[in-house]
Amino acid sequence: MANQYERISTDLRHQIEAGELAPGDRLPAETALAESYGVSVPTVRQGVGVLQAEGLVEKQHGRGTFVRRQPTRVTRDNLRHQWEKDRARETESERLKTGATEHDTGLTVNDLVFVAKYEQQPADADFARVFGVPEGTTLLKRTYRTRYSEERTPFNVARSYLVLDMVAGNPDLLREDQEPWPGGTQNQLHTVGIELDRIVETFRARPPTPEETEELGLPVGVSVVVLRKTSVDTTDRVVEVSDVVLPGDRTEMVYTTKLNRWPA
Amino acid sequence: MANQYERISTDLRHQIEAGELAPGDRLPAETALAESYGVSVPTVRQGVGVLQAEGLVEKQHGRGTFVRRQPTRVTRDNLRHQWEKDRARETESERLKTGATEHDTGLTVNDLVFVAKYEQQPADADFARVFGVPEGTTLLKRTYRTRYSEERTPFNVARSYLVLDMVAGNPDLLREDQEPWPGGTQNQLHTVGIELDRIVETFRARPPTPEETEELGLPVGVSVVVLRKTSVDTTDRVVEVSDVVLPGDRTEMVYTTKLNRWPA
DNA sequence: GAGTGGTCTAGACCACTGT
DNA sequence: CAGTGGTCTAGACCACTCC
Repeated sequence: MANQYERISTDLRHQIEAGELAPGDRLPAETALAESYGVSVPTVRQGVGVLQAEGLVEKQHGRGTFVRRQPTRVTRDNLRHQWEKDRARETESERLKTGATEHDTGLTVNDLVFVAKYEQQPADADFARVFGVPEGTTLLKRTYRTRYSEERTPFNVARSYLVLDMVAGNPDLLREDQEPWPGGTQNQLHTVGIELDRIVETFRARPPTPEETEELGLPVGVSVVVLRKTSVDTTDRVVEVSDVVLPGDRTEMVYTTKLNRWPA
Repeated sequence: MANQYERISTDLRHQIEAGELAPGDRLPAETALAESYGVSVPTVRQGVGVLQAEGLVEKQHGRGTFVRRQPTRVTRDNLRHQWEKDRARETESERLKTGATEHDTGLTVNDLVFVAKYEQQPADADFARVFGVPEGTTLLKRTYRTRYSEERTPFNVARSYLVLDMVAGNPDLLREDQEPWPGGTQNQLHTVGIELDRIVETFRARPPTPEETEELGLPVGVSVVVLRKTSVDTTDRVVEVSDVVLPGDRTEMVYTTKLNRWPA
């Protein structure tokens, strides 16, 4: 270990992994660390910065540097798509009997504090291609900002797009004060006669933009998972596109692929 | 914008987004930037560090700081699981006719340079639980290090685990010089009479450990996607567990969920 | 050898937190 | 108020790349 700052980061990392520094504990002040390691304060800061990028510690201005607790993680799985579809045709009272309804986040409504915003916008080239409609077709854009009710930091930002003409048959779908819609998107689509055939989810992880860091209250070093969910109906028409930004360290995805049997 | 370093990072970010600094371009030297912005070199370094964490630039020691090109991205989708299953019972010559075979990475064999290592190890508590076998049961551990043949940096590290007794019926499966096995894991399992019912994939994004940064040659700021693939056979028995570490910025995942039709 | 980024020093002053 | 981390300076020397 030639570098001073690596010596410091590996030493502190070992202390954290060994439990000598437990989650929630405060690290010694940077001046104290500088003295005990015999280096300057900027060098200590560089070493601690490595741990911060690894998500092991979190700095709080004026308070100190703390060992991070594992954030509450939320599981998002694809079996809920079928679950939601099975319930989409039931009445509201029936749904309440069988369990909480869901949203695009995969969370139950009771856990959520969220704000919906409805807008209309013309389809750009990208959306026109995805939906298979002419450019400029009016889209209904619904933006959901979601918080996990027991925590301060927002959980995600989701932007859902529908072709306005497709859903205009039910005026309730155009009113944001109807949110949270009890039954999810598939139930909403059922009210205008749309049945889904499949859902395609595409996603990747990347570093957050400055706006996303701000919006999601992300700690330094964690990536966001950006997910585009495309819903296709039984006539092979794309009926909904939903872009979701999730904090990478708090989201666990589970996808089950059921395979056909071999012929006997 | 109170801070000098934010002034620098936002200014350079705008130049990159506007295309004034194109991918592959070298930024001015840190001393030159310090002079033109009227700040000290460490302050410039702090500002450029922000862009580095965002994945916009890459520093190369002794060469300069460059605007990053979008890395070649590899798509991993779940439809290939059915595709692989359909071919698992065909002969090798039939498979060669219908197209290249695949591996756990979702890449075709021809694109890959990879190294396999076979080991045997007793199941720890975690694996014993997942496989539903007694602790200490001998597992076959296969480690694959994969490079995308046209690039320097390794693409992923995959560790696949099988219960040794389950696959010992075909001695070829225990020999690492048989790799790359032309037909994938499902074909290997077919040779010992195993048919898969479903595949469950669980994953999340997190900052890389120092070892992973080293092993995958990751640029600063990008997360890894860690994926656990569990294969379940037609008797509801877990037959393979595969842990894959992927660079978050180079991997795109696509999952299609097919939904059952509503009864008429 | 010239030019680049990487490490490090020894301070200064500011901004935020808690008492 | 004292203590903490955040920003910034003006250098020094080293390690790497390329000519």
